[in-house]
Amino acid sequence: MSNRPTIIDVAERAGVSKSTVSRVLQGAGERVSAETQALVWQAIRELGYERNAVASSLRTERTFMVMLVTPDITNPFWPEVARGLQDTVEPAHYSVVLANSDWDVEREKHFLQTLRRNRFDALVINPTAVSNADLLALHIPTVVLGVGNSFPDFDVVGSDSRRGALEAFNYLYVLGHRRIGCIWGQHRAGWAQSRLDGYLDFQRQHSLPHDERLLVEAPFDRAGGHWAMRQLLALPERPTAVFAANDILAIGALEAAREAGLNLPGDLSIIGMDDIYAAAMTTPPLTTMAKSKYETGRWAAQYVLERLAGQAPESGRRRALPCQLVVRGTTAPPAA
Amino acid sequence: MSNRPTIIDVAERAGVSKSTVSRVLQGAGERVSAETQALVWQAIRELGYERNAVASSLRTERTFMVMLVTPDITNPFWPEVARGLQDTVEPAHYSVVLANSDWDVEREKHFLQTLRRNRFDALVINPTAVSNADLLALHIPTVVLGVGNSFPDFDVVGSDSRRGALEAFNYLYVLGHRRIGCIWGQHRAGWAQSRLDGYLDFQRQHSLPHDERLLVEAPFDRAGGHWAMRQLLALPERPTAVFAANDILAIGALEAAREAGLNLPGDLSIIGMDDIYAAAMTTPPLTTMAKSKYETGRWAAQYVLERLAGQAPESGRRRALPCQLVVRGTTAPPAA
DNA sequence: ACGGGATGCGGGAACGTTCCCGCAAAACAG
DNA sequence: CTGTTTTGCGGGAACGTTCCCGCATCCCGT
Repeated sequence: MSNRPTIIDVAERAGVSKSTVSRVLQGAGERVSAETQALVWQAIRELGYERNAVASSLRTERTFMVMLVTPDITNPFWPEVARGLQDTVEPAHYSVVLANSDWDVEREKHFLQTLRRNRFDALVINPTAVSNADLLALHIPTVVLGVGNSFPDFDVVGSDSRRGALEAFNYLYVLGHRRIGCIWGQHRAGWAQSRLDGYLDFQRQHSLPHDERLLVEAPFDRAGGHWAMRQLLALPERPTAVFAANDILAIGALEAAREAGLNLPGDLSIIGMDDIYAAAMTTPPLTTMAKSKYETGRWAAQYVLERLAGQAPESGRRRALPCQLVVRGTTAPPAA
Repeated sequence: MSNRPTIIDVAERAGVSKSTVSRVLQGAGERVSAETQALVWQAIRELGYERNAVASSLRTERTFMVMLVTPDITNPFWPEVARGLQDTVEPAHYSVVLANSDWDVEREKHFLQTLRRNRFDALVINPTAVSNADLLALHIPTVVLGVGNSFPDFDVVGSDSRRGALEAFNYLYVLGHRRIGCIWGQHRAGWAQSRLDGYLDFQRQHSLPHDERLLVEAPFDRAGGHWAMRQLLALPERPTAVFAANDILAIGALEAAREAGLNLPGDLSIIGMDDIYAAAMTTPPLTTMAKSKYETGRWAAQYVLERLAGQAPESGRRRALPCQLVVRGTTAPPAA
């Protein structure tokens, strides 16, 4: 069946020992004369030899595999992150295996198990329920995707949502809005907190009165955004602008506003967050505070590669990528 | 450093041989007395032993890895396919590693190489440039994503785009449209052909006159759709409806139409294909011929698993999943 | 001419499993 | 009670690499 040539076949054909073949396979740093190198390469070509990475991994304890655990690759936020990760580790000969945790503790645990069993070299994870200690027990380079201070021992890369939210509010403020609603998602592992912090920063900064009713919490999907917007519109004194904690909520909110007969952005401004693919498709196209998704993946990869190469600080680094305002069609000064 | 317990440590602790430990690890089908099983499991628990999948793979020549090669996971069509694949192979203990070919021949070749080197068990690929023969040379279970007859030796799963396109046209016909434009993407490996075939079927079926000018070929992106729609609108006698070969083209087309001051669907109907996430976000929301993306992944996985289990026919099967019309807001009878 | 450090290469032992073979004890048939 | 089959388990050889160690050969300075 599987009669692929091994390093030994190559050695025999080239008239050298397998050690030597191994050496030329390893490439630079190994000393072997130019002529034997040529001999070996020729034998390799003639036999169509390809090194068995499994055997290699067994011996070297390196698999050149990185696992990426996200809640759901189907969520439009993640594919770009995955792509950034992938593109960056690929030149270093790493492959990435994908896992969707679905915010499920058991699934997450299960994936960590296959990670260990398969001796993958590194992990990039947007955690659902694992703790700092859980990840420490892995003893491999790990990068956490997201924010917060729950993972002091690891490199954490994410977007500076707090600042992003603050800037989104400030943008609305500068436009002239004073009564601003805020739709935020139900805390999953508390990561929605950062936006809320941004909101509070904003209120303090401008000494705005705090009105609990302007703060609506909803499930993190389109229907949630829709529902939340209806709450806001039902207020006796409705907001002139609304910030939504992500684009999906914003899109739901936008639908609700349009259904209510509002003219956007004349009657109401809406600003989202993330800048997913669909954000540009709405009518009017959604103004949003963009996150650098691809860059997130890139940095995660960068950190992983550094740790893999052993050249990284002991302590965890954190990189909060700046958000960027993308002004499209859903924001304008409030009606006079 | 890595002092994880091995099967031998377990054996010693349980007072049995490593063969026996291996047997209980393999589970069902292996005969070992209930009491020794208990002993072994206890030792495993106490030591926190976890089997080394790499060593296992070396011996058994099975890695329990499936590679998925798509052009670009960032393209909104693919994440769902990936998810369907993943969800289906996971219960059988397979992991999936992701690769983005970017329609680049070299990248594609490179990934097939790492597939071979790493001895992955199976491949699911949306081919860019590889041939039937290339895939045959792999000697592993392979499923081709897409359509066409270029891969007679493999299981092929995709959507019945030809029929889908035909039905889309028929839907427009039934609405009353007679002059229908068609925007199709530049053939990449000729896969756009199926839609064109559907168009031709349609013309034959209704004995419509063939007008080359109604057929516009454009790059497969939003700008392409935009450009193509401008061509169609510039026609002396412009179409009352337009079919676009995928949603991204359709969204571009929709933008162009709206910019031209047309009222949708009153002045013009547009129908897309795929039903990506963003299709429902446009204004009006896009009517489209949906493809079963998740199901595509599911079936691919199904076929892969069957072949992996050795229970599959010699010859390649092909499964063309039916498309489904999703009527939203961009289609209506033509203006009187 | 001779000792000593490079340099190039081979031999064999790992790495942690699984699988084949064989042996003892237990179960069973006559 | 003997002879044969079944059952439970151990010993050791693979799987295909890499890595350590050691032995020649060669070059160079004195």
